[in-house]
Amino acid sequence: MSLRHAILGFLSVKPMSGYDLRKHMDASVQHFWPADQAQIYRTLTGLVADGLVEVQDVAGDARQRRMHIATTAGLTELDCWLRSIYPADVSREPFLIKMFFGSRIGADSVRALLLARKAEAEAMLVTYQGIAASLPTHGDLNLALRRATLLSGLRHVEAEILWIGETLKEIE
Amino acid sequence: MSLRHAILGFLSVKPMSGYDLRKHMDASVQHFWPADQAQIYRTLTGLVADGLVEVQDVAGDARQRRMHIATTAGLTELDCWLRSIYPADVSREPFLIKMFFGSRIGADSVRALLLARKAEAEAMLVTYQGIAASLPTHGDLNLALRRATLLSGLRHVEAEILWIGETLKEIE
DNA sequence: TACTTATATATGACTTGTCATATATGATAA
DNA sequence: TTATCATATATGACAAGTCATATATAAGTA
Repeated sequence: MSLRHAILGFLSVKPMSGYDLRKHMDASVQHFWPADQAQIYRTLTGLVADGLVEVQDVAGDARQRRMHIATTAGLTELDCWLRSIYPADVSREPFLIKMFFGSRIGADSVRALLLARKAEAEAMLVTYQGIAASLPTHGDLNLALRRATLLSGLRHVEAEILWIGETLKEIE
Repeated sequence: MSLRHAILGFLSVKPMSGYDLRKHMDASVQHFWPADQAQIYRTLTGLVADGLVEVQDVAGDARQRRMHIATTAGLTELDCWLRSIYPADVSREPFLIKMFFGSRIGADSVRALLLARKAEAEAMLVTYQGIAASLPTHGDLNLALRRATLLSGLRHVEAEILWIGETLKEIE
């Protein structure tokens, strides 16, 4: 249910259309919350139905933009969710299923899987490092936290690369 | 679609009922592929419909166990999938959404979220370390890979703890 | 005996997300 | 001018997973 809250978060900064939301999410939270266009529009409809968001059709603009504004109820809901503490939800890892049954295909095939994964992780690392380098290292809380979400991806990619190295050594 | 393949993997080891599958998955792959009972049974139905699995109702047994056996087609499909290389699919991280909009609730509330998460991660670390200690460190490929799936969880939990420490320092 | 727990399977209702596709306009380039 | 791309929203069909609940038997315990 967090797409609702992600959207409320973006709308808490400024009113946006569904299209804007998609652009913003792709540019900032895509690596931990990829958003599907259809899903964004349907979620907006739901938020409006629940009174957490209001719509204003932009008059004068020939394009049919529908600006969405978080209501007071929406902001309350957002803050309540932000403060809430839940156990981390497990994520499904098809790759680990492959490892778990990897002995069926033999060490060489497993190595190939691991090397492909390593290449991908290293590419991600470079990407993250590039973004991290372009980000100011000091600033307010908001900046620190946005930087932290990037660092999270970076640390996990590093861990993945480390683990792949270990695993390759183990199955040598 | 990997539950299909996870199930095929388990059935490649030995025939099982849906109930057995649930038990085995809970005991071994739960931390990277939690399996819902209803979903297991429905997936088994699908696998049977596609000729990848056969059912044998256990005669003589008063309980209505339905043993499922991977067919040759099922094993071929499994091995093909095991060898296939896909880009890693992103996982959604509600916690990072909270961090991203964390400035709304202030540094203290964010710290509380991070500390709760840290406690959880540390508990996971202990659990993983306990299991790792009980696992033989040397053995065949199969053993090495099963150990590797555990190590993966461990390394990522370590990375998470490291990142939380960094982030707490940043928002001090 | 009555109660509880483990074994064992199944379905309905629902949520979330995916993929393809449809529509229409404005801006820009060949 | 024509083609293409970006803007902008919407829906249908489907896949995957969740949650509650129903059913029935066997085994062990109070």
